[in-house]
Amino acid sequence: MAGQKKSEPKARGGRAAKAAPNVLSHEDVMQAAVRVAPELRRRSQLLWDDRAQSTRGPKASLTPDEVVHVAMQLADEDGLSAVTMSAVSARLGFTTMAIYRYFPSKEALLDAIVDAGMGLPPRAPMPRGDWRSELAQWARAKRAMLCARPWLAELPFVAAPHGPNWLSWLEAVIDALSGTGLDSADMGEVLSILDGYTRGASDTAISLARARARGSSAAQWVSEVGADLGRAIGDPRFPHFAALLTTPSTRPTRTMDESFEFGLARVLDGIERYINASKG
Amino acid sequence: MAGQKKSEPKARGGRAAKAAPNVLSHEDVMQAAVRVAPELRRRSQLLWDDRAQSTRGPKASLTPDEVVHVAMQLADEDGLSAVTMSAVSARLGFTTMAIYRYFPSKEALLDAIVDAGMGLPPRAPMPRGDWRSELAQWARAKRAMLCARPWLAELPFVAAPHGPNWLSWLEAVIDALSGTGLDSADMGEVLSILDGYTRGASDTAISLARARARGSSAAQWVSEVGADLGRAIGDPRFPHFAALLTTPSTRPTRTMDESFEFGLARVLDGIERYINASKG
DNA sequence: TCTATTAGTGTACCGTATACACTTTATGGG
DNA sequence: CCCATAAAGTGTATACGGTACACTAATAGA
Repeated sequence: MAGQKKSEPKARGGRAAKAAPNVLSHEDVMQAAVRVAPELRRRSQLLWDDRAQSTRGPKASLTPDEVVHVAMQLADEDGLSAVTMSAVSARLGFTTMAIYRYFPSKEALLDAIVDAGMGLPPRAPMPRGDWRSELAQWARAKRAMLCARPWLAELPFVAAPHGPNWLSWLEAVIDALSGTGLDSADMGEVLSILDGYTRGASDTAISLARARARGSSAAQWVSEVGADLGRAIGDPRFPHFAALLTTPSTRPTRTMDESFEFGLARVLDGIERYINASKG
Repeated sequence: MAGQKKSEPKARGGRAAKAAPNVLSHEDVMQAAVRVAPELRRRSQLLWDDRAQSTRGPKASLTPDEVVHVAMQLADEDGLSAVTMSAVSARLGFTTMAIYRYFPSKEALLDAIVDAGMGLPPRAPMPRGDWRSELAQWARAKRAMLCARPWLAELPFVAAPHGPNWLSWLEAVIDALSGTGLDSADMGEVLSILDGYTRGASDTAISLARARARGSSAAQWVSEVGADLGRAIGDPRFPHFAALLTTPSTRPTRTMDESFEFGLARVLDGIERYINASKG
């Protein structure tokens, strides 16, 4: 019925479309990173440099950090859509255009609050643990961070300019892996697996957190999401999924956090197997 | 309006925030699904019902599907931001407000193009394969679908109303798992692991696809992303990551697709181990 | 002191979503 | 058969968001 329809020009309605073949590698990106690194240190960029230039003119009444702080506050309270230039400026007691003395555009401000919102990853434990428990800690922390600031997940991650905090999260993973004897490319792969799983599998919890931040009760969120899934019941297109919904589980219920933990253990199992195999 | 405010951590240097404890389970959602299912079949909803009601008044010159089609076209061409009510209507040759005869709000239209844009998952192979290869196929297909329509990843996934296509992708996973003897709750977990990994780990490729759709060359994208990462080099805060960037790998380069494949194998390894263990 | 430079303001403009009243068109009940 | 009803598409208006631009005012270096 709805959803798919008669054949139409584009790849819609039918089977999933094919993506363009992908010959790029992450290594290409890394090489680019190395290539441009020297030039970067010269170039100024909001996320990285505290620009303190000529002291001519009136003194600034604000700092970029104060602006970022208020913008994050608004996002925490009412979601990303509450972050408007006028809302930020109003809360600071200035006119809308004043913000533009600190950030050239809203986009630049959003870039800044993304990095600030991520914060720093938890410090590595002393004494250092094994790689597995350190990665697990990292994943839990990242998930907790995303749930605490669900608006972070509303923004494209890779596309955004990456600030120091963002890099710190990456650094922490590589740090934890540095004793494993993995090849550098393999470390990158593990990073991508772990980060991918963590972000992807936190989706439900993030959605709940977002609803909560908007003032809905958890019960309300549950029934909304449940309502979508309930359509499967009795629909001949979704026999297995409907059965999944209606078949009671034989084991004790897992909370969402426990579900994440369960999946994390599977993912780490897979990584562990590879690490052991590449040692042998 | 203003939700609950907690003490705000420092913008820059703070540790990651703690999330609220999470006692909800996916099972709660499922129970809600079962609970509301009977009522749903009565209630009308855009994504699910073709509403063909009273035939009074002038004949409609469009169908919802045509609107969705054009909106998707715009998104494919220039990204989600190109989907405005006036752009859609202009391309159809009508005034802006005409669209509102078909969709009560832009949000409803976006919900519809999300489901339409996902399309259907590839049909299960005949004869059926083993669960592992079927899950791998599924993950590849989902990734390809996301790369073909990178704007899909710009929208919150779980939060959106789930249409029939969305459910079909879920159904396919559960179908592939139905021979494994997994408990129903465990199937849900595996689904979440696989889907989480797939979406999360496709991020880089999606970002590239998005840049490509906007007209940037791959080389340009590479140097942009590389520029962010290059900041790590020479910065004392990121010793391991910088080393990762500058240390050449000892093994042949993996393309992004191969990287995804590598991670997928690890994730499936972890799942396999669990399946084997729960059989024994 | 004069002047270049910069912080913040006020205003104006454009683009976007959408409410509402209006005109037109088809149809089914009298 | 006709007209009341309901729905389709239009036109206009409003509210809001981002931001360009010109202006005022403050400050420090020449």
